[in-house]
Amino acid sequence: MEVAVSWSGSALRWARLDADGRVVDSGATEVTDDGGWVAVLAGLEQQRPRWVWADSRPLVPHLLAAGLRLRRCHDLRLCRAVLSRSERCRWTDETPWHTPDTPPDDGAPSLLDLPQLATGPSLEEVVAEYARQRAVLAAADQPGRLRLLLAAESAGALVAAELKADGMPWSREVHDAELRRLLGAPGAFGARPERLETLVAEIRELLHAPRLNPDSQPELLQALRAAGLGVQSTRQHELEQLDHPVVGPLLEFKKLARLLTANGWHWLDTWVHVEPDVTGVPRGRFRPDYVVAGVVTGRWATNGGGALQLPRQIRRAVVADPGHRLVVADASQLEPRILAAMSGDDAMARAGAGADLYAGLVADGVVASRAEAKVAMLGALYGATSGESGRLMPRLQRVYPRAVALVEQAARTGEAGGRVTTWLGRSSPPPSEADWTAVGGEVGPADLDVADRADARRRARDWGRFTRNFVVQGTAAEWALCWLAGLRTRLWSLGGDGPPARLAYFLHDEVVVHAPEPLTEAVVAAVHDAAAEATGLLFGATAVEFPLQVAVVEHYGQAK
DNA sequence: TATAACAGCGCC
DNA sequence: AGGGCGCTGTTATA
Repeated sequence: MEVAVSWSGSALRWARLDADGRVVDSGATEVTDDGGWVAVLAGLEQQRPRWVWADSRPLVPHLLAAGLRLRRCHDLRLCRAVLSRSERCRWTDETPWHTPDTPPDDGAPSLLDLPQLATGPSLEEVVAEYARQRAVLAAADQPGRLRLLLAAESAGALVAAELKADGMPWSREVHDAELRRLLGAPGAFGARPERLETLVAEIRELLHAPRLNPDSQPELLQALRAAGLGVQSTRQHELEQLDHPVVGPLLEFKKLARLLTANGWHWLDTWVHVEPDVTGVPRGRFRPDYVVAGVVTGRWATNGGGALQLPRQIRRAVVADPGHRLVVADASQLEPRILAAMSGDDAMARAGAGADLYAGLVADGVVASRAEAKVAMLGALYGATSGESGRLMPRLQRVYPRAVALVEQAARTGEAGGRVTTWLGRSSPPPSEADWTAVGGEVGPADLDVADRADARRRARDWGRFTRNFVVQGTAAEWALCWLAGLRTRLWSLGGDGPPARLAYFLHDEVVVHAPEPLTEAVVAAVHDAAAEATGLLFGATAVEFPLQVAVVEHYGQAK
């Protein structure tokens, strides 16, 4: 059963739909401070419906603030984005469906500061859009896969809101101590921290550049050249090649300067807030905004705080609450395994039997070492053409012909200006008009001069690398999303009277659950069960294994 | 003064 | 070396 919902200002309307998507009955309620409207939704939730609404983002945070979690939904905005771009179905409707991007509101919403829900599409429009999406689905190629993708995407919308509401446990004390250990005491008003000051003085001395600001790339490049070093850039990689006493302090400076600007005290003050928990005890929480399908491939993005780039240096500041543990789980070598399953490459599936697929490649005699195996595999996924990785490709192709053929085909499609589609049905965007008229398919129109034609070929190859990676990265994102959704459902039914286990973090192929200590064992089991379920949902009875690396820790720094 | 582009580097 | 990102400070441009 579905319940369609719409909102406008302080009015919230709902309608129950029958199996054909027709309205059975409907009602309305006022969005008021007393939470009565939440009780209405809670009452309907008893029937375990699939909620259908235009956009989860304006509504779900308010429900979470009121303590109401809903089991499942159909997020029309996310689902339309998939359907309207998928090559597995034919989306012809021209009806504009504008759900303006809602600006992320600062801080956790509460019932008290509930102003009005920004006006969305009317209930009639919601019902009509749902009907359109159902019709397109019914006529789609492989509708089961697309349905799964839409369900996973919608579950993701709920998870994203819950991740923000629950937050990531964060110790300001540990973070500050770590910053002081690495950077020294913070500088007063604009000055650099102790250790950075020392390093700047050393660098200036060694380069005979008393006024050098090493944060300035042009200044630094000039100073290095003036000191007789023939560098083209100030990149870490290039600096490492140099034989000069300034290299050591300079690399340390760059590393620490990066830590200071990206995740220093300013970051801590901006993104980690201390708030009382349900029992009134103050707890630090990091609450990034997750953006479902924020990346073209279907991966998530985040807004603010750089949540998907938490450097290892500071992960020890992610500390479980007293009486809790972090269950950290990541899918080992997810993308190569996804490729093996998609392509039905039995040899590669066998190589992946066991925890380490790269060791399997070595055992198959493809390469001599694990390091080479990794380079070869990533080269196949990313489209390396030269260097060590390019050299290893023929060997990979000989042993795993089907897997390599799949990515090669995706690359050729992209090079020719075509689009590719993931396992569940997310299609890559067409190349931009501007790029492609210049490329014109293969070598470019005859009226292009030699330089333009070379440029066109280069762009075609670039796009081929994108489509090559798209099918694998995108399908891996689908597996991860199904895993996440299944885990969410399992955590739901866990535990008894005590505090619940909550998802705390999601990073492409990794999840962190913040769990009360007595529940950790059950959470570990749930994580494994959900992974097995995801594999079955996508690939049925595949021979490819998707092992997890799971750690139960007190702080994130202890994982991996 | 505000914004865009670039270089560089963190994560997967 | 090769795919996908976000964020920062600096520099260039409007």
